[in-house]
Amino acid sequence: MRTTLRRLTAAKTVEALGALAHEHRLVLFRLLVQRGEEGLSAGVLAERLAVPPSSLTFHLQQLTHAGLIGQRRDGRHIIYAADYEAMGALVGYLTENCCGDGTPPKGAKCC
Amino acid sequence: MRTTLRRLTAAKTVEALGALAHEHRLVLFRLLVQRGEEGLSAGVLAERLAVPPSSLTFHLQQLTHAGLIGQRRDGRHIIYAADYEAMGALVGYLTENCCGDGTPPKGAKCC
DNA sequence: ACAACGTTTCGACATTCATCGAAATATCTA
DNA sequence: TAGATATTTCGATGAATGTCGAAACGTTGT
Repeated sequence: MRTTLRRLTAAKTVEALGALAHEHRLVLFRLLVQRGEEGLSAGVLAERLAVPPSSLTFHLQQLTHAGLIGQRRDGRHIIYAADYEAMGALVGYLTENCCGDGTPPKGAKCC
Repeated sequence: MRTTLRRLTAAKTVEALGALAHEHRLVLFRLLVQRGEEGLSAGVLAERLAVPPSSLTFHLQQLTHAGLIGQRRDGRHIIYAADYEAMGALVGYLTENCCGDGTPPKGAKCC
């Protein structure tokens, strides 16, 4: 039973794009994606990115608010993990709306 | 013979994501994508978005600088058109790097 | 209960981004 | 060449974003 995989609104898409549109956050998200469900703690992420804890929190919040990552507590650690479904929805929006699906003359497609 | 379709750097990806991460610009890009090679003039785009010409130029520049759109002159009009290849490269980056290609435990993929 | 640890919140500050009128530039037409 | 049209550049302004130290908060172990 899949959790609702509904289409993204334009506003939500802008939010997700903006969340990924930052050097630190793109790295952050890629780390979490390759890590999988297990996730990584805030501390480990801060160390990998070499940014102070408060800065990291700021970026994690952007990604969280955009729905691209989730968090859970494990003792005194807080573990973040990528939300694959949200990322799928974003890519879906881009391929459907921004890659020439409708009536692109000459059948030009980019992906 | 395809023009070089090389992989995007992280920096270029951030730039492209940032270019699309705005309400007006996402609409702009979608309009151009569905229009195809023919493109649309700045004037028409400004009218569709209902923004003053100088504001439109600002947004078109962001997209241009990110390489997502191209421009050509036609008389006193300047025509903008989507760069499908650039968009393809962006989506390619996202699917390859941000959707769990490497060693995602449990084979979790988002797209 | 206390101290140590991991993380977030708060507050201040600097930087970047977005908006838009007015002036400048380029092209067409008469 | 003058006037109209299409677009960009410039400059000023306000809003949003990013950075980070210090303090607060929750959890664990003693």
